[in-house]
Amino acid sequence: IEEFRPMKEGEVGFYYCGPTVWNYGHIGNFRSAIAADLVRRYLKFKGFKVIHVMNITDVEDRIIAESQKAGLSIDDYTAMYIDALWEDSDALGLERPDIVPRATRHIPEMVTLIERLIENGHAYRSDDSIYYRIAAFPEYGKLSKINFAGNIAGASERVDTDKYDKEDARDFALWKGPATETEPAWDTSIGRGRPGWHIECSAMSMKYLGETFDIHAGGIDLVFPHHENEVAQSEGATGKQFVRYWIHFEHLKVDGETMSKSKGNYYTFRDITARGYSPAAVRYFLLSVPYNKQLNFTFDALAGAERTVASLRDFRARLSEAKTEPGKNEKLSEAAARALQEFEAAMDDDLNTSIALAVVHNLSREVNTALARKQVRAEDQRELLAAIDRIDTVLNIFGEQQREMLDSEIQSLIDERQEARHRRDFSRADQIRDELANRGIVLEDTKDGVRWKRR
RNA sequence: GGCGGCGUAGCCAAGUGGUAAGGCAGAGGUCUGCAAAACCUUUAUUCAUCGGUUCGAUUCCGAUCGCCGCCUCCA
Repeated sequence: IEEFRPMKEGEVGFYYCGPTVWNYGHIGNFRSAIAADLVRRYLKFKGFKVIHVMNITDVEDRIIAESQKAGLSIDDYTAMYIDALWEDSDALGLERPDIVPRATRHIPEMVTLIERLIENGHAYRSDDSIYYRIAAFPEYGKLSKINFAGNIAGASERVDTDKYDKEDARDFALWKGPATETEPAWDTSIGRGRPGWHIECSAMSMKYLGETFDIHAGGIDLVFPHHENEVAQSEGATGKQFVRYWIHFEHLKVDGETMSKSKGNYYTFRDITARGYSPAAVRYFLLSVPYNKQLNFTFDALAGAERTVASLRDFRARLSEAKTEPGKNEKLSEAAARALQEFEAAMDDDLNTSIALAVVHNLSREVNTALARKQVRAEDQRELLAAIDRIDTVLNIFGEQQREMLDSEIQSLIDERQEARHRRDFSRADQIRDELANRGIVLEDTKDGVRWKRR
């Protein structure tokens, strides 16, 4: 990112390989989604206009299998998980992509691309299916740096070469002829069938961003074969460079191990929130390690993130609600400017969110101290809030400050407690505090009165 | 077998050829009717192990052990 120069001045085409909607998104999916959101937000922070495209893969083996099991059409089946995806994304504070193409809505584009590949010799037909001819693309392997000479010996035993009639074991399907009557299929000029996974992304990314575009992102596991194949397809068809910058997001581990259903450490985002953890804590946790490092998920760490987020939000609320005298304290406005500058330096260094968050914490501590000592003046308050909110356009961890109205019964209890405190009737005051705690309202006494929050 | 990543305090972890960010948890203190919150102080003579290069390595090189990923339509 630091040397990043877009093709068009000030404008960035950004494609993120989105989810396959066959189930609820798991925390690993959302780590990538948050990383993609971070890229997009930071580019905007830097003043670029970003066109963010995220595809949805809504036809694929698992979807076909699961939807048939459920007795639903693939459209009805995927609709449930697409709705869930947006709910989860919104809860995690992700900005919606500008364009969200679905594979099933772009069959003609894929067919056109496949026809181009057939015409120029990069693809061939075998039975009802169409395959990419890797032998016709000598640069194959350049993205994933896979050396096929040394590789094939060990891996070939796992490649089922007999199943399909392919020229080369590495060749992959662009178009799959229907295997069964019940399988979803489209009638097209290249025959009846459905698209391969890789061609979806090539066709949709080029449709919306052009034959060459700036940034293509996705999970680390997609480097090979998915992205390698996209390069082969797109460059094979156009003869032009496909993508200028690739960004790959590292995976998440759970308790030091790969997350998998069989290990019993597989968690969807919904599993986590069902256990009472807030989406904000999940977001904070997933941002706490840079995208290019593996991140180890534990419930201990998430509980820590929960407290951290709460304290940062309290901090911002305290700062914004503080009653300040007019004037300015040079040290604090310097702190605001320095924090912004350090934040930008950290993010420029390959989006190092660990350091970016440390910057936020350091600012928080410094300002908290000043607040406790009543050293914050009105102008500082304004500048500090502006700096925090500017940083938060990227991190989005402070949350909207919503001044929620309490219902009148709870409000009158709070008032009654204040009266009791004035009468020095502390047993009554504590009784009310416990009563409110039972209803999920935590009180915090301040010099000026009382503050409350949910939990 | 090929390619790649990682092993840093109780936990999550950043980082650098020149002497260890940040968060959570813990300890002591200030404040407070008590709390809560906040603030202050404190917590790794040490960065998996063993060698090597260097004036100096956690940081570079090699080996070993352990963990993880890709090479199979898994983010």
